[in-house]
Parts: sequence; structure tokens; C-alpha cells
Amino acid sequence: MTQCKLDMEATGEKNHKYIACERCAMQPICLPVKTQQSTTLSLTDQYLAKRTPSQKDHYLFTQGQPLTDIFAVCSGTYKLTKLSKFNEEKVLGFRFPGELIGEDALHPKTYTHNAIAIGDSSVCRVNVDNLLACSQAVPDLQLSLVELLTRQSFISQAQFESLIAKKSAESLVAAFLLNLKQRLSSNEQPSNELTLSISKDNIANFLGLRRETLSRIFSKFQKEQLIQQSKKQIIILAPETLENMANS
Amino acid sequence: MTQCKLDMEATGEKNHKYIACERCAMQPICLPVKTQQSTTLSLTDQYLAKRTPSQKDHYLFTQGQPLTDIFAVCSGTYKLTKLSKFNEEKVLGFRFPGELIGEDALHPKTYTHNAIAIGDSSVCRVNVDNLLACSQAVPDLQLSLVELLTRQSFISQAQFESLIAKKSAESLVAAFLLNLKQRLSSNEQPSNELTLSISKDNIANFLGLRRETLSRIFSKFQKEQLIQQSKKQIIILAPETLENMANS
DNA sequence: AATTTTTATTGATTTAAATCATGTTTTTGT
DNA sequence: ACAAAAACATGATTTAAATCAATAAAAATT
Repeated sequence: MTQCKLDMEATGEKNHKYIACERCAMQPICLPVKTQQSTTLSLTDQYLAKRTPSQKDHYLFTQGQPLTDIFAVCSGTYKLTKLSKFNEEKVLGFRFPGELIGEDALHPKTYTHNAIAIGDSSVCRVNVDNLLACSQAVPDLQLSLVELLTRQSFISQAQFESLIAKKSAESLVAAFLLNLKQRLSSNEQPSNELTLSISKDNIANFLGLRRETLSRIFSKFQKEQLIQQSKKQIIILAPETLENMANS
Repeated sequence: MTQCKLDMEATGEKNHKYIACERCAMQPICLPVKTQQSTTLSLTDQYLAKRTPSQKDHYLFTQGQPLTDIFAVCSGTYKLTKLSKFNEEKVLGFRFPGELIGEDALHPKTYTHNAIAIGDSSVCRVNVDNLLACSQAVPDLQLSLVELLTRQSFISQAQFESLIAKKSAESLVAAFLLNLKQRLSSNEQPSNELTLSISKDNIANFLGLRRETLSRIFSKFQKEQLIQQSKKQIIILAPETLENMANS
């Protein structure tokens, strides 16, 4: 499996697992260009910066800031947040390796939320101005951009639907766990074991539940042998039961 | 204000108010091409069918059907729905004149929901295959398509955020009313009067509330002089108060 | 290793919205 | 214009989740 050339290089954080470019949502505007004739091989260099590391709590950007780059997560986790009127943080979502950040700012050309690293993480960074300039010259690239945008809006749509479906707290959590499993294990073979890089507070916030409620549900799932948790490690014991709960 | 050439023609339904093309979300891929040199003037004809009428309860498409067209509402209202496991209808949203339908099916090339006319309505219809073929030849068109998609994903994002923010039933309804007002009165000067083309059942379904709860909230708003309703006609008396409720 | 801070759990109580129940108004079709 | 069917409203009761409260366990800091 081919990977970005930086894959094997020392980037200062040795214990990082980087995602393969093949699995990355940015791929439409990165890899295809690379694999074309050598004249265009340097094209990506005009807009792509690879593996920019973020330490814990680093802001990739903040809401209201003008758009400069769109990002793809290489390693770690980011959370997307917004501040409410009285400065309460609302978590809008999480981004895991291979997923995009900031692409929804393309229209108003302004970031509409904050993107914050949870633990040490890293991104590839695509400069939008340069990308658009290049895409004017390379029709294929423009087409790939359309591809990237439509794929992303499909994912957003799915997430929207899963949250709009009025559900019990329990089914929300079941759906969330299965969604995590799916997004985190697409690397290798699907696994029922996952590490929660995110705090329960952040998860509760995202799901619109109280921390106490979330805690009770995790305890209940544990008691009912649906999951098994020790610290940040979670094993999903009964995916089918959770599946049934999720779309109850 | 210029309008589509069919605007003044008799289309069988005389009491229909059609939206001006300038106000339509499809505009990026319709009007610009029309106003270019006469050789490309016929280009839109290759993918655009104007003013296809839908009688009440007509399905524009159903979930699972392969994508053929994307639509823009010309008049009336459509609802987007999905069936749950046990055949319960979930309302995912409404589309009013000037808004797009089906554009989110561009990626998997399959419609993911149903689009159903509420009352007599009409759409402009854009054939996707022909559009993509044309856009290969006309780079400007491709750029406009990107524009259209990014604008739309911005709107979707806003809707997502308004629904994910865990709020009371009351604030949900307040936000919904203001959203309706904004989307329905963009025609002329902003008005506080609006006609509910949608049934309260559909609204309750969309907001994830019970019909009884919605009914109570409307009654409460009326009692508190925030709105005034008679049949399907609603007058928003205190937009600021509703605004405060909406982002409480 | 010890202490502070943050994060998570569990119980008791309250509350907002769902559910159950019934009646009224509006719309639709003949 | 009338009957039937939808759609809407309102009261009484139940319930799921929020809130209040108090510990317990992890993680971070010294």
C-alpha cells in the first residue's frame, strides 16, 4: 500500500499512526494528480502541505476567521466546536484520520466553527487559493474537487439524518458507538475494540446529553454485557443489539 | 426583474406565484450560461426542463431510486421524507421556491429520500448526465457547479447546527418560525406574515416533537402575543422575543 | 510519590415532554 | 350544503432525562 512520502519519516512523534493516503477523503485532489505525468507531479506542491503537527488543544482555526486552508486529519483526533451566546462550548462533531476539516467553509470563505486538536494530532493542509488557481488550469482537478465536495455533503447528510431522527438517549449512544467503530476501524479489518480519544464530557456535549445521563447509559450497557470498558478502552461485545437499539 | 421566459405563460395553474430566477439556488448553472454569447445560449436547453408541475402528493422521486435529475422549486412546497424500519415517515426538511432538491444525491448517484409535493407545486428539472457532459466542455459551468454545491453545503451545515444545539421544544419552534419567515419572505420585502403550506403534523415530525406538544406551544405563543394565527395564516408579532427564545 | 485538578459514577428529586384520552375545528369529497 | 375524514387543541397522567448532590477514579502537576 502506497503512502505519503513522509510516512516513514521521523516527525517528532514516533507513536503516531498515520492514515494511508488511499483512505483519506482528500485523496481526490491529492493522489490522482501525483500519479499523472511528471510535469503535473509538482502541482500538488503548490497547494499541499503535508503533516502539520498539532499539539493537544491547538486551534487549527477559530470561528469567524477567513478561510485559508482545508485540512485532512493524518493522525489523532480533532473536535469541531462553536461558542453559544453565553460562551458555552457546543461540540459539533469529531474528525478522525482520513476525514476533512474546514471544507464547509468554502462558500462563505469564512470558518464557521473552531477546530481543536484532542491530544497530539496532525493534518495535511491544502491552501484554498492555490488549489483553486491550479484547478483553473487543470480541469481534472476541478472535477475531483466536485467529487470531494459531493462525497462530503453525502457524509454530512448521513450525520444530519442520524441526529434528526428523534431518539432516546440510549439509542443515540448506541448509534454513536457504532459510528465510532466504523470510522476508527476502517484502517485495518473492522474491529470491535476502540480507544476513546475523546472525553465523555465531549461526547455528551456532542450528543446533546448530560454527562450524568451518558455515564448511566455506559454503565447500563456494561451491565447488560453490550460493551466492556476499562479506562479509555472500549470493546463492543454485542454490535447487533446496539444496532437494533440505534434504529429503534 | 428578469424571469424565466415561461413566467408569464399559462401553465394551467394561474394562482401560482413563481419565484424569480434571480432568487433561485439553481441560478449558478442556469442564468449565467443564458446571458453568455448566443452559441452557448442553447446550452441550458440540453439539461434544463423548466416548470414541471407537481400536483399534491406527487413524488418527485423516492428513496433508493437512481439519480437522474436535480430540481429547483419554482412554486409551492415539497417535503423531504424517509421511511423508518417500521414504515414510519420521518420528515427531513421542507423546500420552498428557489431552493434545491436532490442535489445531495450527486455522490452516491442515488436519491436517499423521498421528495413529495405539498399542495400543487412545480420545479425546474436539471438532467444530471447532460449537465455533467456540458460542464466538461464549459469550464465556467463546472466552476458554477462547485459554487452551487458549496453554497448548498453551507445551508445544510447551518440547518444541522440549528438542530443539533440541544434546545427546548419552545426554542425549536421559535427558531422554526423565524426560519420559515426568512425563507418565505425573501421574495419581496421581509414580511412578518406567512402562510403555513405545511401541516402541523409535518412540522412536529420534522422538529422531533409530538403534535400535542407543538399545538400547546403554538397556543402558548398566541396567548403570550408572540404570534397570531388564524387557520394557516400566521403573523409574527414579536420577532425579537422569538429570536431570544430561539438561541436560549 | 503525593497532591491538585479534571473526569467519571451513582443516587435522589424535579421537570419538560410524551402518552393517553377526548373534544373541536378545518378540510375534503360527494 | 352535508357528511366523513383529517387536522388541531387541551386536559390528566406517566416517563425519560435534567438537575441537584455527593463521591470516586484518573490524569496532570509538583
